[in-house]
Amino acid sequence: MTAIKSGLNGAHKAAIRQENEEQILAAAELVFADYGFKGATTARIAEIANVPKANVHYYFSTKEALYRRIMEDICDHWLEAAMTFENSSDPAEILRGYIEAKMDLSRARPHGSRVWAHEIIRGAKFSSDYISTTVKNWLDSRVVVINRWITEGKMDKVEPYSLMYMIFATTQHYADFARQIEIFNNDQPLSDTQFAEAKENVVRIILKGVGLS
Amino acid sequence: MTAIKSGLNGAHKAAIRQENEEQILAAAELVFADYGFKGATTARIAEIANVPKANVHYYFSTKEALYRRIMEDICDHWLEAAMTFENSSDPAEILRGYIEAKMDLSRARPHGSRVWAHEIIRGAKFSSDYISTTVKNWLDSRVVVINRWITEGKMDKVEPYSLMYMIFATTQHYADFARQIEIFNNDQPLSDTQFAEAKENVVRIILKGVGLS
DNA sequence: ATTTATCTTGACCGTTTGGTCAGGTTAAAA
DNA sequence: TTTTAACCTGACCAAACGGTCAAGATAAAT
Repeated sequence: MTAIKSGLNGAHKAAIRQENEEQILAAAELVFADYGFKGATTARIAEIANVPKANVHYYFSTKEALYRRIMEDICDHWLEAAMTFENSSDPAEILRGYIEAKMDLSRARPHGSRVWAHEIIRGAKFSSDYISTTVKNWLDSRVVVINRWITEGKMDKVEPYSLMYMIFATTQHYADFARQIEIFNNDQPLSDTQFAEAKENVVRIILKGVGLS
Repeated sequence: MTAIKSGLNGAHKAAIRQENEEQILAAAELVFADYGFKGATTARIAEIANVPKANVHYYFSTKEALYRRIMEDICDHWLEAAMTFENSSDPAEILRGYIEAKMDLSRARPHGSRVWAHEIIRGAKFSSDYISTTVKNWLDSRVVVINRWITEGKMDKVEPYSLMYMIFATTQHYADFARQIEIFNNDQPLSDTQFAEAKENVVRIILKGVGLS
């Protein structure tokens, strides 16, 4: 029956485990995105994952363990987008690629962005170590790159951190504040066309704003 | 004793009421900013306000009533900043004034911005009516103004909503993600000088980005 | 066929939650 | 001085919370 339900056939036990973990993780991401760590409940996660609450605790010992796992997954995806900052020589091309990658991530995985937003708004209690090491190192090295572009006269003299914060804020806004945007858009989620237009506008305004077009 | 504690003398009862309400409201704003509506607890609010929990319920019947009151106060301040969009003829001057007002609001009242962020991230359950009427009307009328500027050739042809979202996102980022910025800034909150520089950078990039400088 | 390891879950536990209330204190009005 | 209306709060309650557990079901290994 489980094989039928899950559509799997071979090593049942392993498949069941994977399926249940995935279902619980997906539900947890959604619930943490809505309510943050403290406001989320394991009962609600179990309900959405369609498993008994005790089963959630069978696969993930505690609510905190589940939350940390979700944060890890989010950081993995974050690093993907971060990579688009590498391996190119044209500043405009690099910045455009990075902004587009972050916009696409907000579109494809909005829940992850919202979990991250909750985490930071509350004071980064679980992730301050990760931010002050991995993320800060990544950011600081990009700041060096931007400063080099400025020195080389390739772009305007702007404070690199301010620029990066603007990119973070604007791209993540399309995930975190999607509901507000939807209301402004006559209670309709942005269509693919509208989103593509928004993405192009964001890229154009920022590139021109720093003298890269 | 209450008169001594509050430093008031005349109509004690009224003064006591005002003092306690203010203390509870300030505590509630902070706790809602940290945890959102669901994650916040009345016990924690009482603790920070330095009153017994029962006293919180004496002044504000329910947690929801207290939350709605906080949201109202935030919207009032929001409208203040919104007003800077009026009464001027120079687009650059208007946009600069609005961005600076929003940046200053993020600096002066970061908790309010964070409460608002929680509210929207969760899906605007309490405020969708307010957004779809008051806020949307305000936004749509500014969009008309921006489109007129474009028609008159005063600025680049940009999608006005994308521009406004960029301003919302970037300015509020300095309140909502203050903790992340602090970590990037070597665990130091932005100094007044740093914040002023950030504000000027935001203004400069956006104005130039839309062809207003 | 039997054992073993994993998966499943209703029932339960101690704690925390939002909210209530009776009985008290205080200050203004009569 | 007495009365009255507002303020104060420890103690309490039912519900919801994160987490546990024993007992059963299932599937792989022997």
